[in-house]
Amino acid sequence: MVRQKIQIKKIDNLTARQVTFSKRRRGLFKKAQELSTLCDADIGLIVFSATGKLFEYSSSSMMQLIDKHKVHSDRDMDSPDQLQSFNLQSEKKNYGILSREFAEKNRELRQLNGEELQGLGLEELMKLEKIVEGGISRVMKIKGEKFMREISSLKKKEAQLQEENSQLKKQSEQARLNEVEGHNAIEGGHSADSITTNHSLVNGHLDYIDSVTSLKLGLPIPY
Amino acid sequence: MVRQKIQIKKIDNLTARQVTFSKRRRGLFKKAQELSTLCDADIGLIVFSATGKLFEYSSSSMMQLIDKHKVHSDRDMDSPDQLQSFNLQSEKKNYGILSREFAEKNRELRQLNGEELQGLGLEELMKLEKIVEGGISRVMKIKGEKFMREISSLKKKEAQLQEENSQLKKQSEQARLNEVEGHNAIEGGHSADSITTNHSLVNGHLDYIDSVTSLKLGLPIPY
DNA sequence: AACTATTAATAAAG
DNA sequence: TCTTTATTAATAGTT
Repeated sequence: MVRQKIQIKKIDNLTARQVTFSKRRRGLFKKAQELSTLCDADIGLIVFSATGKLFEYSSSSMMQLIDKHKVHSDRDMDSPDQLQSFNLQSEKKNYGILSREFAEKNRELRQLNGEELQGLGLEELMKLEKIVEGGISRVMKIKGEKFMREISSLKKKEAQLQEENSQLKKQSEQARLNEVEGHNAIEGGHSADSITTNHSLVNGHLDYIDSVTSLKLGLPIPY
Repeated sequence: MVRQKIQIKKIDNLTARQVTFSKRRRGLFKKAQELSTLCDADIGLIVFSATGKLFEYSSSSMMQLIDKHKVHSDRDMDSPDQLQSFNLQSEKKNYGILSREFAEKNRELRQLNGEELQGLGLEELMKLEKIVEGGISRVMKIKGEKFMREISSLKKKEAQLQEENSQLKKQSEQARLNEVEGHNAIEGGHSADSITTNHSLVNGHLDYIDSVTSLKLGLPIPY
């Protein structure tokens, strides 16, 4: 990965291999430690050199880690043993129950630590907050109320705007209708000599309104 | 190690931590595999995520590797395991391990809930307080973010409605003006005898619009 | 999940 | 094994 890119295959030269082993081993251990720290992971790393020398790293205790690993890998490795396994069955059942309880507690604990909260709704967060906050609740409650007030005020405003909006639409419609009505009404009480000319005028006007209506009002603004 | 150098300490943001975990885990496994290939080493890598999920890599067989590891580390502790009750033993051991983990988590949980604090020293109480404070702040932050998102979404909706609204108002105005224009234009190319009557008609129409406008639209909604 | 600017790792050499 | 250096690889932040 440097002066010259290398192939990932066994290094022929013994010295070069030893040097690389030493360098990369250090690098690997460092990366393992970083991952463990950065992401709160429990990591165990066992390295046997070609000569059989053991190098190991573990973020906690290698023994615990190996036990934990065994527990996990034993889960699916189901052995339908015959007679002797009555106790084993019950042990496994116990284990299953405890395992579920454990997972649940772990989740609770992490949530109390403020993690894994993304999936929760507002309701659940509020409840959780109550549990955690204890005596400090008043300040937060007031803050929450402020938020709620703002939200409800915004919602009210929204409703008002929507109302106004529909009023405007209705009124536009009204205006158009009234104009037709108006023209007809006045024409009705008018001198006959202007009827034909007025009629053509009215039609022209309506055509104009209609085009505007369809162009500008006909398109509902999406929300 | 990139866009910005990071500190090797637990990543606060859960999402970022999960992403980093996934990326670095892949990197670590790749490096382990490379070292194994390049230098003919026998490598086992066990990674438990913070949520308890197991990831593992081993260049040969994890079981063999762990056994080999045990041989190396068990220099002192001699275990003459009996064949017969191996599975049961191991199950009981598993149960015991999990049981201890469970008890520990449960205690943590209760302590975070403010229980079982009597036995703790000043130091431990301070530490616990810090943890709880951190948890509260994270819960609050996420709650706040949810609120803010809701508020900004409402504000956006409001802006849209207001835009639509002003469009409607403008258009009302337009319609009125166009009507006057329209009349005049056609009147201009018209016979003179109909001018006065048409004028009164236009005025009547405008009066109607104006009254509606001031009554229903003229009142600004306060906010 | 893909991109990319930047840092980290490291092959080769001394 | 350490140091240096040139280069590739890994990845943090962003989209």
